[in-house]
Amino acid sequence: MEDRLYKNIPHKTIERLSQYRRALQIYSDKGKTNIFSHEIAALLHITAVQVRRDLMLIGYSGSLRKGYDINDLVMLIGDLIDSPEGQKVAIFGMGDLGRAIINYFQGKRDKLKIAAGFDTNPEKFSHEIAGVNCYPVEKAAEVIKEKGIKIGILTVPGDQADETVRIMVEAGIKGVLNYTPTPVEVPDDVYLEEYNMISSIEKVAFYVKERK
Amino acid sequence: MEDRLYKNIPHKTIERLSQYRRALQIYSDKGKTNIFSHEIAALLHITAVQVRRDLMLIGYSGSLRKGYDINDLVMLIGDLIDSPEGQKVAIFGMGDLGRAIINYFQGKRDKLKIAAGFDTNPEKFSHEIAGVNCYPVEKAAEVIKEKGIKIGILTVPGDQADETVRIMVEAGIKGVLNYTPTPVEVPDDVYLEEYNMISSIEKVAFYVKERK
DNA sequence: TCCATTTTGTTATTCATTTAACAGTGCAAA
DNA sequence: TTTGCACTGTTAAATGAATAACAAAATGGA
Repeated sequence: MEDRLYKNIPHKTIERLSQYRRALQIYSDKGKTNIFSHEIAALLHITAVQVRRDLMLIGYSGSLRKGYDINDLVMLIGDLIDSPEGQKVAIFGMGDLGRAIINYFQGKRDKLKIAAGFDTNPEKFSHEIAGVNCYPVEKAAEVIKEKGIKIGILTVPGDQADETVRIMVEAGIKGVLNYTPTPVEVPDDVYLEEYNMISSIEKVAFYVKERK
Repeated sequence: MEDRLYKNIPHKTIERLSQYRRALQIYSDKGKTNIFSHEIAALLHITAVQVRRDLMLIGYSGSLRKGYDINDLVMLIGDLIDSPEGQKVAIFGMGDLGRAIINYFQGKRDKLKIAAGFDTNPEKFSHEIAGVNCYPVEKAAEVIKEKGIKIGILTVPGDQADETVRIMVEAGIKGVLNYTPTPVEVPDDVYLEEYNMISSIEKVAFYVKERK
């Protein structure tokens, strides 16, 4: 009961909280200090009720006439989803996708940093992308332990997914985000999220086909 | 009632059907001709019951002792989610992410082809990636209409998302997959799917934090 | 021949998530 | 004042999705 109100928050709400932060950022950049539930909702294509319900679940109250205080809410979401001491991420596979993620992500979050990249191709080792150093995979265990990295993003070609994820797990990675088209296996104590770009494209194609 | 059994298939089932095809492919590559529901399930980290239920919904029956016929099932899933005459896709933004998608995707599906790329940077125009030509965005309307492209993937930098999606819609795109960190707006007759890589990373980070 | 095993197909139940309904509140304008 | 409006916060209902439960069937042995 003490500080674990958070355990009962639905997964979907967790996902949205991260997106609310973006919506807040956008309004903050416009010079706004307050925001209404329906403004957040419109940006993210969901309903205002859902926004209010989510915020209720995390125990935040807005003001009746001015809506939610952007700074307060950003801080509260941070308290909930960020780790206070920060977390480090490694990219496995410094190809196009790995670089894209680094460029999109790096510097966007205080508490979450991409701390290393790994590849098998020696040409990559010399380069540094947005401040991220690329090491040979053989050094993975060493670098990951030294830097205390717990999260790994898998962006190697599909046929190297299994072998690479084995290395990740062995090195002590506790959360894997797999962008490879190949499903992988991890032990029970490792959190796994798989995202398949091909399926997403097919899904869009399906609904376009069904509508016309 | 005639040929629209398909309308009542849950969205989540549609997403999974596309993934079943991958699982089937993997088993087919091993030389197998048949597959059990629990084999599909194990690969995709779901339950066998769910697989059977999904296949029931699309009206496919396996054999009691040998499971499902891989070829038949691939064909049936194709009948359901693919468009018989094929569909074309355009990539807006030929940066790292655009190239990554082309390399992962191109050639993997008979009925779905990436038919053009667009960018603002003239350096990109000369190149061709995995058979995909890159055109200047100014030519978008022309190229898209000429080739009959209906699906667009948005991979430009976040600050160009709004302007680019406007161009896409104007050119006649009916399905948008937005990989940009910026949420966009489309008219009602355009299907929109947004995927935010940053949120996915944060989600993994959150569950890693909560477990330890 | 019959029984145990393994797997499918389907209905019923439970669980999760979204949406609806509405009470409460503060401000502004009349 | 007081009335109307535009919000929030919360409970209740509806929808959607996953899981459980189990009947039915085919095979391979005993």
